[in-house]
Amino acid sequence: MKIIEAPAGWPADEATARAVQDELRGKVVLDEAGPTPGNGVVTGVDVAYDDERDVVVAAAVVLDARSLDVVEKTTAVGRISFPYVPGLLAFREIPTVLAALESLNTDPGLVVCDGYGLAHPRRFGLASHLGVLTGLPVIGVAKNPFTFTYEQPGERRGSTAALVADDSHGRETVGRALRTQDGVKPVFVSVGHRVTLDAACAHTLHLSPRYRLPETTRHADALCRQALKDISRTLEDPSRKGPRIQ
DNA sequence: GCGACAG
DNA sequence: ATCTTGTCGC
Repeated sequence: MKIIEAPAGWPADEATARAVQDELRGKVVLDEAGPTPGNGVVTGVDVAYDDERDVVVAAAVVLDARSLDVVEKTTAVGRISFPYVPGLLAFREIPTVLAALESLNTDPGLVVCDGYGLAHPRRFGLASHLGVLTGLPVIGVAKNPFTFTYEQPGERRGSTAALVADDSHGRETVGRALRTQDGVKPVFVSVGHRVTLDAACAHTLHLSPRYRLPETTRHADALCRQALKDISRTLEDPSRKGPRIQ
């Protein structure tokens, strides 16, 4: 089992990481509509951590965009490459997420990740960072609010409300709170790279026919969590081979 | 200085 | 993110 390490030159402190974001922000492409919802494939990525063993597991799950059936899934194991700092999440998980995406045999199509893209203090969250590094269209679907204000969207599925940032970059709409099911807490959608906000919301809704979270993140979440359990067990007892039940 | 803050 | 039992509801 190969363990992904942070590449040479990976930021080691917060100031350097922020400088990297300021540098790469200019490479984000915002004038492309992106893939059409319901066509081709869409890939969900997510990670699970074992801080005790300094390990992060990333999962990438490719779904048929029409049927939402799983087409392919992969995982990658890495060393945690940065501490958790709000606004610098990408530096913690990107090396391992990239490894998982690169090990796919299928073209990922649109990538859906947990967290934010433009809705970020420097307008360069995980979804944008992943997009710039891979060149793929990426959107961010977060479960919790971050640094912006918003009104509560209507109670029905499909209702939205603007996420408004008011900071050093000015006052602007950076995403949308989107109700994916009647009466449930909204998810927070933002553009990552090469996708429009309208398209990002349309994809999110299409990917959430039954539950609050998109099927992409549900699959990716379940996969990386299971993989982390298996790997953590192996690391603590190398004599044991395959995964054990429970 | 204080509070808030994706995963 | 992760730690964790029961519990309310369809």
